[in-house]
Amino acid sequence: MEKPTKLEQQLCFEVYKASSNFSKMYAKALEPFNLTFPQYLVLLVLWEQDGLLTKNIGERLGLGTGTLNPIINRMIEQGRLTKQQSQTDKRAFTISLTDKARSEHAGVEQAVLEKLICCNFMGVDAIELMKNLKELNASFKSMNL
Amino acid sequence: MEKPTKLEQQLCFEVYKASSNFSKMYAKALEPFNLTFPQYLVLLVLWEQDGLLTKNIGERLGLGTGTLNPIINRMIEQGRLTKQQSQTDKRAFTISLTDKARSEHAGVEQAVLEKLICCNFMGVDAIELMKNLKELNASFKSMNL
DNA sequence: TTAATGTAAATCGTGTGCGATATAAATGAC
DNA sequence: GTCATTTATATCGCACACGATTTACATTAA
Repeated sequence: MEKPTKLEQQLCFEVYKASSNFSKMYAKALEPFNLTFPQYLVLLVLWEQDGLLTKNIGERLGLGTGTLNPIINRMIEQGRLTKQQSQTDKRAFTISLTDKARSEHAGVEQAVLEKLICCNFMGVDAIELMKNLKELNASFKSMNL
Repeated sequence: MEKPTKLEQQLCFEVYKASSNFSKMYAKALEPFNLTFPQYLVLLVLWEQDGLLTKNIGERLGLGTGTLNPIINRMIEQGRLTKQQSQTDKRAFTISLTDKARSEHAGVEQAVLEKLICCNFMGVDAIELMKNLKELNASFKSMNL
């Protein structure tokens, strides 16, 4: 790692901007569905495996209860999620997709995919970038900050 | 770009996590100074060139007035910044560092640098990653979403 | 069994981040 | 010079994001 000096040279800033850019792009793609980017992430997790505990979703997304709980509550109000107290552990709550959320799966994925294709990231080696980012995130995970 | 399917495969999610990880890491390094990561970004800009207009700082960081103004106001309350109405353009305000903010420059940089060195990102090619991220961000800039 | 410890959610306070709107000042067209 | 448009900042409402605390329940140990 180089010694960071100016703003342009800082890795953290490039990551920060990239995250903000992605967030805005996804916001546009998801707007017709009345979905935010973090809400979409919750759906991605549940589309992959339904009926998870709040804790599981949080682990998957790297979000704490203070962030995730309001998001889930809003999605319940939207009629996308339901919450059921677990029988085996009364502290835990199972989060499930409603029919509405299940049925819009294909449409939302399609809209996001279209936006991605439309953008097309000229000259960006996405595979290489993914590889480096996964290494970076693994590094973060393996250190006790 | 590959067709994105599962959460792990999505570039946006890796970027999202990396940004969150960096933000937490910087938060720890900056905590002794009572600084947040975005506040640190404002300082980086002004340490490089003092006496900029709000607009210039926003352009540099990619932040709008709705985000930047509260940050600047908090930093004025902290005694780090001052705001002066421009003589040439009475709409514009010049943001300047106080002596306090100027004098803590070295200490803050040192604390951040130590944290970065301490982390050391095993196996991550930071140069390559920076290059790819800059290309990605340039792609975002050049498209009208 | 009870007491200590640990865990799952909920809640709270602070600080972004953004789009939309408001206001004042500068600029340009006529 | 007047008026419409543009520009710089301010404000507002909504939605994260996180650490800290609280509450309810579970688990373990004495």
